[in-house]
This record gives sequence, C-alpha cells and structure tokens, in this order.
Amino acid sequence: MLTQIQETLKTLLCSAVEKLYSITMSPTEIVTEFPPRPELGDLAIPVAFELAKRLKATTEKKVNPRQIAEALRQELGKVDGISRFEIAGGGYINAFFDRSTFVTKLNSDIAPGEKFGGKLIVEHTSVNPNKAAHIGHLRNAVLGDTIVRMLKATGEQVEVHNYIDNTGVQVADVVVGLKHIEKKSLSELESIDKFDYYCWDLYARVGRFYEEAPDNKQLRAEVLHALEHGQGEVAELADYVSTRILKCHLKTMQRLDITYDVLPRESEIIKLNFWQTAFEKLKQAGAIYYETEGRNKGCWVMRSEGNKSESEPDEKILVRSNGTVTYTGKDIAYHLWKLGLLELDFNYKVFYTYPNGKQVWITTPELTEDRPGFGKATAYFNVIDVGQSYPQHYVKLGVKLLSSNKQIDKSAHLAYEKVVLTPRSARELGYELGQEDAHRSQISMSGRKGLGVKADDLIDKLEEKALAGVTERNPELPQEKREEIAHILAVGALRYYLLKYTRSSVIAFDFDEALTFEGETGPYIQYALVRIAGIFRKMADIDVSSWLTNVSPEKLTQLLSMKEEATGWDGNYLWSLLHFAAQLNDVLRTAIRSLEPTHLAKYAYQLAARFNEFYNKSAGMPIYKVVAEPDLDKRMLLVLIVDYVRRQLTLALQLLGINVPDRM
RNA sequence: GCACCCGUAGCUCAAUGGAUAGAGCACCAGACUUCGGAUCUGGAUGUUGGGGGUUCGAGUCCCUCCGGGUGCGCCA
Repeated sequence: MLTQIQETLKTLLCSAVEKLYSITMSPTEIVTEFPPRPELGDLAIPVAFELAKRLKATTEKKVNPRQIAEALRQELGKVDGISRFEIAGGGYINAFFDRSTFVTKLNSDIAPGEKFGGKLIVEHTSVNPNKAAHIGHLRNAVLGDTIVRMLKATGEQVEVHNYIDNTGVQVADVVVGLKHIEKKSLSELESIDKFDYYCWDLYARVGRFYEEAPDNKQLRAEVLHALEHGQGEVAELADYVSTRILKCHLKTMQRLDITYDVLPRESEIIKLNFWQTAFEKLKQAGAIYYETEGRNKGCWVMRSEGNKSESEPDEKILVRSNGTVTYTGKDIAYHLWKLGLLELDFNYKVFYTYPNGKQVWITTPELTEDRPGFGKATAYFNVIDVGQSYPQHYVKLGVKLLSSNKQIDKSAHLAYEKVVLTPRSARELGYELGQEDAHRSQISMSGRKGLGVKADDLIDKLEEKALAGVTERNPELPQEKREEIAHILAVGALRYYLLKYTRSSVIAFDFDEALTFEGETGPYIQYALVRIAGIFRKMADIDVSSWLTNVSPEKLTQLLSMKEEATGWDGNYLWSLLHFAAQLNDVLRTAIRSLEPTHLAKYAYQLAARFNEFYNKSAGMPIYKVVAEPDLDKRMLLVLIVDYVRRQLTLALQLLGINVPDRM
C-alpha cells in the first residue's frame, strides 16, 4: 500500500510539474522520504527544492520553494488514499494518509521495482580451496547470499557462482606441504579427519618451511608447473586437496543457509582455452596493446583511459613477456563467458546435492551431455574484498570494450572491507603478538600465518552458547528441538553481526561482540517474533479479516487517531508503528539501489525495537494487552497490527537469511 | 610519490545533500501479582579530526592539512 501511494504521487507530481513549469521529470527522479516526526505527516516530498534549483538554472530567477510546493499542492487536488497535504519547513510537501483505507489495503508483498531484467550473476565466497574458511570469508558469503535473496525477492533471475581457483599458488603450497613436509601419499589422506583444519595448519607450516631455506620455494614452482599440465601424481594430489576442501567449504556455508548454483573452476578455464578466444577478441577490438618499449616491453596490456599520468600510464598486464596470461586476463575471459560474449561453454556435472534436493554443478574436464544453461547474463555482481578493486576495474573495462549492451554497465564490484582481529581477540586465539603488532589497533588475519577465526569454530561456539540459553529457558523441550533452535539463533546472531556494518567499514572482530545475543543482534529480532508467536498461541482462532470487512472506516480512523486519558490508548502511536512496518519495501529498494544489505538489517532491528516498546507499554499501565483487551474493536485492531508486524519482520529476516523459531 | 577507503558520544557503529546528528555496548537508577526480563523506561555524554569553499540547506559535495588503513606485481 505504501509503495502504491508513493508511485501514484510520483506520477501525479510529474504531470503537475510538466504542466506548471514545463519541466519533464521521470517518476524515479522524484524523491520521497519519511518525515522525522509523525506529526509532520506520513510521507514527505522535497521536490520543490529540486525544482527551485532547476528553475534558477534555466531562468536565472530565484523562486521560493514554498511557493512551488503550494502550487503543486493546488494542482494535485484530491488524491485517493491521501486525506490532506501540508506544506512544511522550507518547502516540503507532506502527505497525510487516509488511515482507514491504508489499513484495509495492507499487504506484505514485495513490489517489483525497476528491474535489471534478464539474468544476473552474483559471484561470492570464492575461497582458495586449500584451508578452512575463516570469519572474513563468511563476511563475503553472507553479503553475497543476502544480495542474492534481495534480488530474487524483487523478481530478478539470479545465478549464484562460487569461483574455484584450484590451480593457484595457495593450493600448490599445500601440495608442497603434503609432498615434502608430511610426505603423504594420496591414499593416506582419506583417513584424515577435518581435512580443512588439517590443511589450515599445514599451510602455515609451509610458510615457515619456505622461510627456513630459500631453496624450498623452488618446490612451489615445480608444483605449479605440474599443475599447468594437469596430469601426474602432483596434479592428482592438488585435485584431491581442492575438491575435498571445496566440499568442506560448501558444508560450512550450508550451515548458514548459503548455497550456490555453479562452481566454475580455473582449471577448466585453462583447459578450454577461454583465454585464447578472449585474447583474439580483445586484440580485434583494439582493447589491448603490445608494449614494444618501456618497463612493460613484450607484454600485452590494457590501458585505463583518461586516468593516466605522463610518467606512469595506468595499465594492467594481461599477458607477460614470457607469453603466459595473468590472473586478471583469465578473469576477463571468465567474465566474457558470464555475459555470453565468448561463444564457448564449460562441461558440467553435479557436484553436490543439498538436503532440500537442490543441486550444485561444477565444471569438469570431461565432455558431458548436460547443458544446464549457465552464464549469458545481462550483468554481474562480484562480491570481492576492496583490495582487489584495481584488477576488478580492468575486468569491467574489458567486458565493456567488447559489448555495446548498456545493461552490462550496471555490473558492479561489490567491494567490502576486511574482517580484522583486535589485539585481544588475537591473544584469545593463542597468537603471540610481535613487537609491531602490539602497537596496532587491528591485526590482519593471515592464512599464511594460520592466524584467524575459523568459521566452523565460531559457529560451534555460537550454537553452544545459544543452546545453554535455550535449555535454561525451555528445559522441557527435547534435546533435538533445543539444538534446532540454538542453531537458528546462532545463524541469526552471526549473519546479523556480519550485516550490521556497512560494506566499507572494517570489522574489528571481537569474540564478546560476536557472541552476544542482547542489544542490536539477530536474536533480539528473533525474540520479538517469538513474543508475537506467544500472543498468537493464545489467540488461535481469531478472525481479523472478517472484522476488517465489517468495521466502519470512521471507527477505524477513530481507533487510529484518538487519545484516551483513562486507558492510555494512543491511536497515533499505533498508527506510527503500522506505518513503520509498512516501510519494508521502501527499505529493500534502498538496499538494492546501493547494494548495501545493512539498510535492511538496521530496519529489521528497528522494527523489532518498535514492537518491543509497544509490547512493554503494558508495564505499569496495561495499555495494549492484545489478548486481554476487553473492547472487541480495539482487540481486533491490536491483533491486526501485531500480525502485520510479524509478517513484515519475518519477511525482512528471510531476506537476511535468518529464520525464526517459535520459542527460544 | 599517485590513487582509493576511513576519521561522528568513553568503546563499536548508523544517518538516498534535507527538518532537533541517532543506535548498541559500557556505567548508574528503575519496571505490574507478565500476551516470555535474550525485554523495557530514565540518566548524561558531540566544535561530526582541523581549516577554507560550493548552496536555500553540508557529517554527506569540492580544496587543503593532520592521523589511520589499503592498493599502485610480468602474485593470485
């Protein structure tokens, strides 16, 4: 309903603006906001400020925004669903809704906004398959997964990729460790439990191994060389490592309800010569240059136009002087494929089946019959840490140079900042701080050093703590049920923790903060819904909808605006709660526009806080006792409000990938 | 040296160029014969790092300085 009113007003204002000022605006250009205080109205439109600016620019005349607002108000006249307009402040047009109409038309549907259209590819997680995932990887996966949920909710077709760099240095290093430090054969690996943890430690040992003797690093080059050809014992070992670790990662992410559609591997990109085709296309399009002199002599490079200085042209090497292709080169080839610009396709096979039956596909070197139809997207979104902005810039530049499709321009690098450790959390992990680190406020996690909070460890701790709380409060529930609830709470706590920060904010990981269930946390929001569930357990067979069709608009309006001294009933207060609950769709649009799930997370928390406040209004003076309210109309309205809050809040949490228990 | 990000309450963080800059944590004091206290109410904390500019309006945009982080690989 709220969204409908917004769209109606925007459209009407566009024609009013056209008529009065001969200025053409599109509805999307008209901004609406919610007034800071409810007395000011239900919707504020600052369009008069914008018009004053434009009029000044074209006619040189200064016009008072208030006059413009007043004229627009006259032109709008009477609008359905709006009881009146007021001009406020410097020139806001504030709309007051017809409350009874609004209440009868409440719905919890996500209204599709401006669609991207076609298929969108979201790539996230993409952890090197050589060790256990840590908390930083979780930030990536949770961000990506939430974006996926948001886009799908608005009706977009989304394909989820998790890119697997199975032939890179990191996998090679673990292979060096297995072969030269542990001296393990392939058959001996099978019996190792928690293989990702085992490799976590081994990887750190390899780092030290390289430092012990400079010659040891030669071993890495040998392994990498073997991986290039993709055959032999070393290649088999590497394939075993990356495949088994990948399974570990999938299971870890599955704990947080994160799944993928397809797992493209670097080995197949190499084997199928994606780069060769991409290379030819880039050359034909004049997108890359062969350097004949200078420090990059003998290399093929891509230049970033308009952003180069005399001394150091801004460019990225795609082909080295020895003829080998860089990672960025391969990434460009992969992205050309993503967008259907390569005329080549992978072979696929099913890699893993989730408990709900959903299948994940992986690319494979064998020829297969299956053509699941991956790729050929209109735009891509890459969730990759901010440190890779430079190569990501060239990836986008590359694909744009090879396509005239404007939609591709909407593709984006969803850059996010790292998760780092506070010195305290590093010590809690048993890490001895060196002299340099001791002064720092934050300490980077490092796979090479084996320093980091492993994802599964953290989830275990959260579940353990949640279980203790659930058991304390619900001792009568069977163990299995309590564990199920504890899991839901743990996921809620973790996902909210990772989403409450904006992407550009560095998260300084702290165990106490991550493990709390009080205050601004996921379980706080879940708790509000558990309380609501409690209310409805006591009101099983209530029929609000038939009441709603029979109650008079006058009565509804009265209930939602009157203030009773005797009982404390405040209709305006209830209206503002309802109004806030109706803002979900608006918030979702903001979150998608900015590709910033934080907006949604903060909103969910605020809505839960509003409800908890409402719930506690019964303290001291029993004002809004839903179950015990003696007056039928009042009781029905309270049920309606609580039910609406429940629907909207549940939806908001679903978008964040957080489930709701009925008890906790 | 060049580029990007950050700097907001004691701490951790919010705030599509809009109305009186907000939350959580921590601290203190409170909350009914509970629709569940993982909750709520109250307390007080701010020259939004400094300075200049743009405009009806700046935490937000521009310039500059200070402080912190990251990138600027023929690594991935």
